[in-house]
Amino acid sequence: MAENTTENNLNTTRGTLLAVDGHSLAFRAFFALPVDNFSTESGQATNAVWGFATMLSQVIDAERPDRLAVAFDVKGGTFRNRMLPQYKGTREAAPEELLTQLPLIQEMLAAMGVTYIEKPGYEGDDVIGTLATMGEAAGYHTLVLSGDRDAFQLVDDNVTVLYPGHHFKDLKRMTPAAVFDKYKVTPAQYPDLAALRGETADNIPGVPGVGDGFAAKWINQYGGLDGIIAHADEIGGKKGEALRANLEQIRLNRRVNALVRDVDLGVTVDDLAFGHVDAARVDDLFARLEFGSRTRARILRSFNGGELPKAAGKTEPAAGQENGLAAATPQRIDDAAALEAWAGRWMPEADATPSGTRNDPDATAATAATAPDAPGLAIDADLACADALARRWTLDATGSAKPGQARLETLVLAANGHAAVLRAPLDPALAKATQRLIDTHAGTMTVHGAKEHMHLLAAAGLTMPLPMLDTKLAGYLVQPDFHADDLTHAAAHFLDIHLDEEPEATQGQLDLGDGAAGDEAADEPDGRREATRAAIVDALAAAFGPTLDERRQYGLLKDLELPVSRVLGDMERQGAQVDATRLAAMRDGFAADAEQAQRIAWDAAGDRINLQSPRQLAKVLFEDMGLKPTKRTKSGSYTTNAAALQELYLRASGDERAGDFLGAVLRHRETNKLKQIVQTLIDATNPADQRIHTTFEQTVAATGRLSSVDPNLQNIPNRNAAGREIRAAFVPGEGYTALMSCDYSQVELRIMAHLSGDEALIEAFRSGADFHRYVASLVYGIPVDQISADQRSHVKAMSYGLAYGLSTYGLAQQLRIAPREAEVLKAQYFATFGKVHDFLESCVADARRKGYTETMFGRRRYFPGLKSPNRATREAAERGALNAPIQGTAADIMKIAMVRAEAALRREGLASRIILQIHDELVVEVAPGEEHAVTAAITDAMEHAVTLAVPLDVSSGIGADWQLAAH
DNA sequence: TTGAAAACGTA
DNA sequence: CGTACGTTTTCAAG
Repeated sequence: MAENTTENNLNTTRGTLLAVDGHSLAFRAFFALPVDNFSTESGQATNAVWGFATMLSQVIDAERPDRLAVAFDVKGGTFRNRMLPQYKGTREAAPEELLTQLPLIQEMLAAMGVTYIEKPGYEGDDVIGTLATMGEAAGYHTLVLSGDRDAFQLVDDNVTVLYPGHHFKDLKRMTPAAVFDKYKVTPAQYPDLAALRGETADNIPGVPGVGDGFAAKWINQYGGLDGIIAHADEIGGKKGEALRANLEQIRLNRRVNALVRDVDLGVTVDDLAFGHVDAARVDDLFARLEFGSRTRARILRSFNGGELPKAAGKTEPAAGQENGLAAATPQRIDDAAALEAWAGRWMPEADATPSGTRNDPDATAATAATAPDAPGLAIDADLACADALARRWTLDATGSAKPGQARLETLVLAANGHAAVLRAPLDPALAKATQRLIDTHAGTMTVHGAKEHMHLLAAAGLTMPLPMLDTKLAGYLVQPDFHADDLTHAAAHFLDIHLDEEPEATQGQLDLGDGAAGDEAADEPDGRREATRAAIVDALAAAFGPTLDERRQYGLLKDLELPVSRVLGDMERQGAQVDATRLAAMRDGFAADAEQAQRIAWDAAGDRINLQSPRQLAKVLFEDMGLKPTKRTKSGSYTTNAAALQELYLRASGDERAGDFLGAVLRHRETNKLKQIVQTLIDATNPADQRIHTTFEQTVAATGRLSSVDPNLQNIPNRNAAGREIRAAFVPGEGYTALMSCDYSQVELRIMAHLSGDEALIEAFRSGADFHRYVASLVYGIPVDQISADQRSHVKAMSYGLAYGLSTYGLAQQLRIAPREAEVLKAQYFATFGKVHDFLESCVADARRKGYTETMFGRRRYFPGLKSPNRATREAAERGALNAPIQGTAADIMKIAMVRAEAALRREGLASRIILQIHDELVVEVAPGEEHAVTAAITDAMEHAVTLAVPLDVSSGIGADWQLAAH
């Protein structure tokens, strides 16, 4: 799918030339990195060199240019100084610490085999302009990496400027559209605009009081600088006066900022190949600069194109509008009448046709296991979206979608190439009309992130019906391990459309409008940005719809993921009530414990080290105290994790000082962690309602599970008593009397029993006995009542390890038994449950053949790593492929249960509500008098979410807080 | 300033 | 040398 959209750019297939403005890049690097942190023993500053190399290598990695040249300014001035004596007066005063690094940068480039060009009498910019001209003539697409805005005049269909934003990492792609977007003039007109405005960085004065806005207005009014000068008398006001007073300066500015594009460089573009690194020279230079080995490896790899083969036929994608994205025509809508007029003209007809139609009525096998008697939910694999897709329209909102504090900024309805752009706040009549329009057309609505839109719309008093297609969820089903951060990323990845970041709004968001969007949207009242967003959603829908139909996954989207997203949205909006007083008390208690442990540790160590620093800890343990290390971390240092510290503690029984220290560190680790968790919860509590509104991520976990962020409420301690106390701070809110917790027991094992068809394992579950004891008796061939605690726990660990691809080594490690013993256990286990073994093997084999795994409900996960020549990579993929169908099916089942559970609560008119999901557990806030009905409803929804060869066992508990609801 | 690593909480 | 996550903290980058 990615390839399809690049066909429009056949004019750029020759290759890519990267032309770099060396001085401007060095400047950026110098000011971005603290010089104190980057200097050699002898005091030579290296921050600019390091930053330059890093930036350039990042751009090379991202763009894979075929040709590369770096242009530098030359001392001694240019024709510009003769015209304008003060020219670059400020820049000449560059700090000494930067100037001394320029020769080093050039030396590095030479060693890297990169051509750099200096031309006496000209600036680097002129060289760049010339390179762009030459590149164009030779059929290259040219990328100009420069922090100098004068370069914008070079931009055209074949020249893109990469302009560093506030953080040097995020480069803006300045295409013709992007330049126009930002300045409202064409790239060719940019020098006119700059002449009027001036350039403080180059010490060039413009017309006082005239900025980009006025300059653009005049240029568009009079066609350009010549026109403005000719009509200078017609411009009134103070600004007109200022203009007339500075005409000479402006003319001069314009002559100075025009880049020379025909310098004789003495090279051709074809000469600018690179990739022949002189490793010895690089090593020598890096040694002098005291760069580390990691830097060296990273930089060398980028420049030495040989190691990373170029993608064949890679073309430079142009931005946005030039690349097959037909942006909608925006129209600002301010009242209900205007909206209705717009809708009458552009919206597709609403009709009662459901958003999915039966595609394949003859298909038999596809409707994956569903509960036959389950009201409300069946996942229909025959459901197709092709028909509805043809009549689709897009809803897109921006603002902050954070649950509990959502805020709507803009609302766009787009169809047939036209976009109605609404800005919050909406007056009541407009809100009502909008709601009606959305509701009547929900069956053909496409949206990116229905759940986020629920929050955004709710902030304006609107409700969000479920759409026909959610492109965020669709992208997740299509490729669950790709995580698009926002709409721009999704467009880049799935459509190969590279939009420019929103200029200036660095922290933020051209994304869904969630997060901390600035007020930039208001700067662009024309709605172009909004229309572009809608066009992306539309293009994504056009791409995903057919893919889902082909894969028969539309039912999974429509019948499962979309309903789940509504349930999750409700849960997020409700939030979970916490007892702030209790949390504060816990925090103080844990803090006191941690402090005491720290004191003891410091006394024993004789040094006030930072106990939270593994490095400092390792130094004390393995150097000062001379203890023998246990294991290493994956980067080679000695681990100081809890398991290692325990081991050391056991060994150090004779050494009192080490024993005290280790004990104290362990206690500090535990209590400090708990303190941190509690503090995070305190910080996340919404002061308005004393509730914590987490966000459930529905498109992050590659297996199909949910995750929880900001804060994560799926990792509240539960394993030991001290941590579990934290759950006592989760309480029912006003108008509710209890919390109920319901969880599946051994779902994943039950799924394995079902999917493998292993009679012995199925019987183990049907018998209703103590499962692990029962399994142990089979494995060891001993009567159930003679199974020891050890035997039971060993078998239990084995059972749980199965679904993870546990090795005998790992099993031995965990059970603290000999590897040989673990091997015997594993052999015995598989002898008893042969079909389980076969099933696990078949998961991997199927995945190797098809390229992906599948859950019971058709959720896929792709595993390209199965074909890797690298053993570690391959084996990791194998474990993933073994686990994904099991973990994924469990996730599917819980999602079905959630939808059924909420439907049941509503059907029975209960006020109780689901507030949390922790993978196999649901937490419900229970209204007075509903204890019994809620327990029955939720338990039933979970137990009968799906019919398997084994029963689904659900246990529940209810109490005055989450801890007391344990069972 | 950024990103990786280490640690540790959950299922 | 067991899967799937998220958060906090430190520290290197030199």
